[in-house]
Amino acid sequence: MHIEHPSGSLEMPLAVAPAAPSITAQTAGRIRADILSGVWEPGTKLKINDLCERYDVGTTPVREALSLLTSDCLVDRVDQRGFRVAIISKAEFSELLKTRCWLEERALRESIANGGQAWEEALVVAHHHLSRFPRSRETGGFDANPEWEIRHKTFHVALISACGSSILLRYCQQLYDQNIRYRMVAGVLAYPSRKINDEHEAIFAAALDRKVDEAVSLLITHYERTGRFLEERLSQ
Amino acid sequence: MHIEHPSGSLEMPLAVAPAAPSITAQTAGRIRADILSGVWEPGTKLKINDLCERYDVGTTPVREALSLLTSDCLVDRVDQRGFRVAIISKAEFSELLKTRCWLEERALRESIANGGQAWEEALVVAHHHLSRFPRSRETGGFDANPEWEIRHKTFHVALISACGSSILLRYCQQLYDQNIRYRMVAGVLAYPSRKINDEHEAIFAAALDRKVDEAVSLLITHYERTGRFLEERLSQ
DNA sequence: TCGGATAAAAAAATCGTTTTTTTATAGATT
DNA sequence: AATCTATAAAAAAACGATTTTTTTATCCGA
Repeated sequence: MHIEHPSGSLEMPLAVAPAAPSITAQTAGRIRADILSGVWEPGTKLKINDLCERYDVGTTPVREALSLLTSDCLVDRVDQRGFRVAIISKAEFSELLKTRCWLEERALRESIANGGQAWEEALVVAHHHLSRFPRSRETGGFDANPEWEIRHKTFHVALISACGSSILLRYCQQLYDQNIRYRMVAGVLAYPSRKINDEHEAIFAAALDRKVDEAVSLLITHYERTGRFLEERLSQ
Repeated sequence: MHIEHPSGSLEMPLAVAPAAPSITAQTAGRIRADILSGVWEPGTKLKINDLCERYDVGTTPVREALSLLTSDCLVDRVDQRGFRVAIISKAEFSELLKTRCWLEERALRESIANGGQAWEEALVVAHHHLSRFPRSRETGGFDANPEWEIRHKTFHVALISACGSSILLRYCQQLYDQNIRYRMVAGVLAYPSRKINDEHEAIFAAALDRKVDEAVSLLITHYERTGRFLEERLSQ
């Protein structure tokens, strides 16, 4: 016989195990952040011992972390010759840009078609958070603001979050992260920020109005414009 | 001053290092194969010690291999609780199928648009290799033929290989591999094999004739038909 | 002086062991 | 009788040392 749990609500909130992040996971996160933020330039050799020292952990977590990052294409591995930060090039960037447009177009179309109230609300919030936030910490010179990065990504993910495929969503995020690297390396410190905000605004509005073709067109143009801006600044 | 290398041609062929596969890489390959071929069913706990014993290697390569496979979504990891073979479900399958159709449609369109002579030739060879090969080793009962698997994948990859994005190509292969798992688990031992061959034939012909819309339509139908066939056999 | 072999150094890869966390079991308490 | 707690066993995670491989430096002979 089945006995109903008398008062399950109190102990249910943590239903799915929290599981303390392992040193491996922490280290992977730190290395990832350092690669994305440009601490290590593309091509840099990632020597196990150096990393052990820098992050104050053993070899196992470091190797595991690097293996993890390999599959995100942030780290390249050659058997017996160790790891290095994945290199970048103009050619690879245009491939990235192209692929991103393909995948995000599909994702946005589906998202607009399927998105319900929760999607709309998340999008509104994400846009709000992004729109009223400085691109850089205004301390005389330009200083990339990590918080802006987060909000920017959140907004773009929110747009496509209702696409109905967690697989596609994950791919889009991988490609987004790759794009960040190019921003950093190219030293794109400031797009004309008013234009960027206007573009976000327009995409946002079109998506909420369910104007699919318009939203897609705006998004693609947005990516291509910022992409070209970035491409010009890449040396090789 | 820069001295031109006198006769570089002879020593150049192996320009990019061969690099002996590490135990890690080998182990990853073996585990991958075992997961794809259904040796381990979805959800199976992958205990480090057991794997060390089975593959006769230490803990480091095993953990690294599992980390690698995690990013291909063949293995799930929960911090502090180890690894297990990624679970599968009807819901996830339909998401996979959907996503596969999206990505492959784009890839095929681009491939047909960009494919040159080398693409055509590779495709012709791949189709030839596949078409005249038994789906199963005919030993009375059905016996999945690993060689057929390889040729089948090669054919489908060849179709989209000229899409112009190694990123997209990689994603499509990841999803293809995922699909194999469902075939194995569902025990789909034989599609009506004449139909399958006819479908391949039709896709092949349309692609070579550069009939883009027709080829795409045939490919998608092919995926959806075999997908539905498979879906019916999935229990949950 | 250049090329090629050899030796030394560095780094990657691997292993065996220790530490930490989780899971299972049994006993105690209401 | 059921739940909670304490304990023991198992497994994962991490470490540090060892082995193997690659890279760099050095020497010798043509």
